[in-house]
This record gives sequence, structure tokens and C-alpha cells, in this order.
Amino acid sequence: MTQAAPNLDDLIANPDGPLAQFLCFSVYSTGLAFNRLYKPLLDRLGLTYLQYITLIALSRRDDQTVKELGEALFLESNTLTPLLKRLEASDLLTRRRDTADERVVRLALTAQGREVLRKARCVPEEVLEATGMAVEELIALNDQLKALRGHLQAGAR
Amino acid sequence: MTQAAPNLDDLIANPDGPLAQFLCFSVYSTGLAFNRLYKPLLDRLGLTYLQYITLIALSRRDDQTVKELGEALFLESNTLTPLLKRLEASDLLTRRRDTADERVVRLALTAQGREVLRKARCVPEEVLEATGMAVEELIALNDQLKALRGHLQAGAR
DNA sequence: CGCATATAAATCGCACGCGATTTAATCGCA
DNA sequence: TGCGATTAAATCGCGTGCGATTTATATGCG
Repeated sequence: MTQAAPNLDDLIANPDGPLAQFLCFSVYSTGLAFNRLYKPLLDRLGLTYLQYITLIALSRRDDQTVKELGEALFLESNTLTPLLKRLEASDLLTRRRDTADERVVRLALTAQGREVLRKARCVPEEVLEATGMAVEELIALNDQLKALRGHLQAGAR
Repeated sequence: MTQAAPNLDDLIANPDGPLAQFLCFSVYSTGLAFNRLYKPLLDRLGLTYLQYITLIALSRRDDQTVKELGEALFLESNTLTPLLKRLEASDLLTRRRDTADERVVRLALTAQGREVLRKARCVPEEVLEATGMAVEELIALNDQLKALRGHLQAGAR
């Protein structure tokens, strides 16, 4: 640890300071690192990370709408529609117009979609090991990030 | 807080549990939230978030190579080359082959690049406010994320 | 009913990220 | 010196993310 600890000056008064002191960059680059860790694990199943979390989200409840899925994933139809079409083409889910409201598309996992998720059951444990951190620490980190995300969403409005 | 606190079972034995309990997802979605917060601030300068952190990284030292920049940003030439060409086309930086080693491309901000960064000086403070968290908390979170990123990189190898 | 408004999803264009490969230049070692 | 191995950057294809717009349907209010 030759690097000085970040302080208020680094974060506020010194915007051109080391990149490492930008929280946004730590979030960004940790996201890249997670993606790189997941990639080989999910390649075995033919899934991307987004496809993986989409299947998990759908496994929690049948007949979710695109809008509901988007609220769970923090994404909108411009991202989800192409993704869902690819997953439908792979026979992992079905997309059906709601008969009561033809604007709505309802999503459901296929048997094959559930089968892929079953094969993916070992993934979280493998990822957990790779974090190399204590579970309590991960839980605390998770909670802090959720709080931060909430603030950022409020601030972006 | 109606939601039960996540525990070890949720994280390990219950991989199909609520998305919110996946740390990777919190990192992912917080990254999306940061991007959405930055977008209107950086649109004023005609920059994307990646372009913004690239200029900051280059402002720290002149004549960095693409490889060195990649190590700072955790990215490789397949991502950086098109990005750098766009920034060069916007006259924000220059790309020159190293005369001593023609394989290497050296990068330097132009006067206009430094000018854009100068205009961006207020951005970190605006973002900091939007986080709605105490500076000490942000620093702790930053440190934890950097540690996590380090573990993930080691685990992905 | 009739028509403006609102809503859900889809479409389009562009900028990332990245695996895989290619091109060009340098290195290493007999 | 020569030549295979290594390295730096570029290229290519594909899957996200997202702002902006479009299409189709439903709602609300006179």
C-alpha cells in the first residue's frame, strides 16, 4: 500500500486525481471483472450474463410482462426486446400477447429454460468462491450498493 | 424493510432466490445507474462515460501507450482502438506510432482535450451529491470494491 | 361515441465490451 | 545472422445499453 488513502479532497476538490479514487470507476471496473468471471462459466450453458439474470428473474414468477421484467432488471424494452427474441429463438422462453391487453407481452420459461437454470445451479457458488471475501462482507457490500443505486436513481430524475 | 436479511443460504444454497441477493447484480445495476446519472452531465460535453474516464486517465500522464491505458481502464485494444479513433476524430487526443518501437501507439491529449476536461471539473461534485451518501461511506465502499475487483481478476485467471 | 392522451412494446442507430483472429514489429536464441 | 516466438495494436462479429422514435392498443373525458 504505497498509495495514500483517498480523502475528501481527492473526491471533491481534485477531480483530475487518480482514477482509482472514483467510486463510479470502481463500480464500472468491478462490473467488467464480474462479467469476465461469469463468461467461461456461462459459456458452458450458451448464456450471456444478461441472459442468465433474465432467466433467473423469470424463474421467480410466470407470465411476467416485459415492463415488470424491466423493473426487476432496471432495463427497458429497447434492450429487452432483442434479448427476449434471442432467448425465444433458443427455446428458453415464450412470448405471448396478453389476450386482455394486446399491448402487453407475457413471458414464461420453457421446460428447456428451466433445465438450463438447473444446470446453472453451481454457478453462484463458483462465483462466491472467486470473490475471496467473507460472506458477511459480501452481504454488507451488497446492501451498500443497493442503497447507492437507490440514491443514484433518485438523483438522475 | 419487509425483506428478510440475506444470509448464507440465500447466497449459496438458493441460487434461484431473489435477484437482489446477488452481489454481481447489485454491481451491474449500480453501474447502469451511474451511467444514467453521468449521461446528461457528459452530454453537455459531447462525451460518453468511457470517453470521459479515458480523458482523465490520459490527463495524468502524457504519451501513454494503448496498453498502459488499457491497464488503467481494465480494457484491451479491441475496445480501446475504436474509442481512441473517435476521440482523435473529435480532436481531443493524438495517436502517434512510437519511433523506437513501431508496434506501440502513444497517446496525448490535445489542447482541446484538456479544455473539455476543464469544463468537466464540476462533474464529480455533481455526481458526489447524487450519491446521497457520506464521504466516509463512499471511501469505504470504494476500497471494498477495489478489493473485490482484485479478487475477481485473480479468480478469472 | 369520438378523439386526444397515455401506455407497452418494438424499432433504429450508435457506442461500448470482448472473444477470436490478423497484421506488423520486435525479441530471443541457436 | 536468421527465424520461430512474442508482443502491440487493429479488425471483425455479436450482444448488450440506451436515446429517440414509431406502432399498436387501451383509457378517459366531453
